[in-house]
Amino acid sequence: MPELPEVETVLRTLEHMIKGAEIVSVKVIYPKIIEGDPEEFAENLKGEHFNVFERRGKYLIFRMDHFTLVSHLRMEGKYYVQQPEEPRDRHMHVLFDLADGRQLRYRDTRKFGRMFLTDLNYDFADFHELGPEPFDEAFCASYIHRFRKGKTQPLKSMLLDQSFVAGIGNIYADEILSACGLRPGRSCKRITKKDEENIVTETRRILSEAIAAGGTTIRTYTSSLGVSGLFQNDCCVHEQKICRRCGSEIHMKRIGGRSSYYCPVCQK
DNA sequence: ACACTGACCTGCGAGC
DNA sequence: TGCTCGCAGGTCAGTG
Repeated sequence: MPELPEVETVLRTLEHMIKGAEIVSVKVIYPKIIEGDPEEFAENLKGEHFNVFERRGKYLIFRMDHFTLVSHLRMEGKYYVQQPEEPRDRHMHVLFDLADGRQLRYRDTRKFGRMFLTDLNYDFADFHELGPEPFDEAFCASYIHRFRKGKTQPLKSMLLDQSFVAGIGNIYADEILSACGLRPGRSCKRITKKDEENIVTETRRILSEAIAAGGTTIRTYTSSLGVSGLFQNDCCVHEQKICRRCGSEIHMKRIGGRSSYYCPVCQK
């Protein structure tokens, strides 16, 4: 599912494909994708250009001329840049006709994704109480120490909490905890200063490797291909049977309502 | 304040 | 074969 690295890849691919493009009209087929009035959304985007491409957590941010377009892919949201006459299936929910004749299409089988317009200069720093970006220096061991103070929740839940750090989802949370040798169910109360440091380093290492891997797909895009980013193919624990490090059987447990994979030998 | 649960959706695979 | 059921996952509202 799109997490920070995938969202970053989608953003850079779209920047490559549609930067500067003008919207001539918008068709909203499934209105619930749009927060607020879908007709106003479509009307406000007429004549707007895709000028600047930004990301905050898992949110895609497009600075236009008079508005900022914000899009969250949730689980299965994807963008396609196609010709209007190309066939489209029943999961294409929002269509943006571009002045150059192409069509930007938003596809989402489960209709979980959301998009909306806000002010052109909207500041996303404290948007939705999002925590720091993982690569921001504010995300550090002492920050983790302050954040977890008085809390008892499992480490897995803490990593998934977007107000703790922005952009981590279920897959990378499992991978980060695997790299740190910490079980997902371990209480955030019971970790050391060294663990806090490891969480910071491993989060950055895993996310940046994933971004680097996803970035390579930008060069091989085709206009009809869904812009969805690269999903992790080589996870150490998530949805794995055998631990890559020690060969033990990977366990799965539901933590905070999420399936969580871990190695009972490598992770304590 | 914190922690957990269910709703939102659809497709898919397991089990009967 | 054909049905039902449970699961997948990000976010938020609701509950304890």
